[in-house]
Amino acid sequence: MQSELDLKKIVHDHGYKATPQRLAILSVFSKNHRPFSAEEIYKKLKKTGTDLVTIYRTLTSFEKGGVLKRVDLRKDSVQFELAHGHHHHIVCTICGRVEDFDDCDLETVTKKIVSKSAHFKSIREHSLELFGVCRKCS
Amino acid sequence: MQSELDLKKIVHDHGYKATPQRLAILSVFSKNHRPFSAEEIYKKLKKTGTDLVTIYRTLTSFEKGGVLKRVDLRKDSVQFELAHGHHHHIVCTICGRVEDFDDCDLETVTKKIVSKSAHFKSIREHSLELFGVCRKCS
DNA sequence: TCATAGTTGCAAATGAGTTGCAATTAGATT
DNA sequence: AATCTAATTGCAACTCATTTGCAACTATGA
Repeated sequence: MQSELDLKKIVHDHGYKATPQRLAILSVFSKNHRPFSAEEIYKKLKKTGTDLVTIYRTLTSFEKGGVLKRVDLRKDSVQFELAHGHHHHIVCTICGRVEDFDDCDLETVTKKIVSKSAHFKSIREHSLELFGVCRKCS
Repeated sequence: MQSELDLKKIVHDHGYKATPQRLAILSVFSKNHRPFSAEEIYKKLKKTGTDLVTIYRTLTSFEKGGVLKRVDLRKDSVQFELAHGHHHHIVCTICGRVEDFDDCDLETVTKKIVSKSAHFKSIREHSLELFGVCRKCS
């Protein structure tokens, strides 16, 4: 659980002004360690009156600044989550449940790939998502 | 290079009627083994007069039927490619160049993940894309 | 050849995400 | 603490990928 001061520091450290809207948006992510779409955040922040446009703009600039990262979980809309801490997801293709995992062991694979590649000599990022059916749904 | 008959067979084998539009769409994929968006196919098939809506509908139903699969390469629109033959992509984050690779060695990782998972006991699919900068762009 | 379910094309709708702009405000400066 | 200014917000209007309704068409099986 992050205090409000921590969030303010994060925002400042990335060179943004710490507006109540941004702190509210960031608090959603820090309270729930899972991906959120703009619309989901909008609903969670209804009471604060934060505009959907502000949420879109904040998500985009936080992504550029490295605070958040974009995740593709084959949902209809784009999702974001806190950027710190490398991890991946297992998604239930029926109910949409999302579980995390950390060790993707991709260094070896990546090295092998790069050594064989004609055009790439290094990899900066990767995306890896697993899809299955969870116990409840199977 | 696939003959038209082959394409017709593929379409039939999946339970679809072999319309000229579907054969044309499929031929784009079989002639170029790389991902295409609906719009790209539309442009390639301008001369045939195939409607964009038909392309969207065909892509969607071919995906459901397992002829094509959806790929997320962080482009603005969704892309598809032939489903047969398991492989992944390396994408240049500057020019968008795409290169394939086959051996992802994910079985070991997947097994480990599943053995640790609280909610999942098996994985049906996975998505893995690598992102870097190609020689030309670096 | 005929019947018909599956398919197509057009037009209109949807919906996520973006943009222009005037009003507001966080935070630096005095 | 009052002031200044560039960053930020909210509203309305827009864009653009994708979807849907529907009447006309056609691939295929009988």
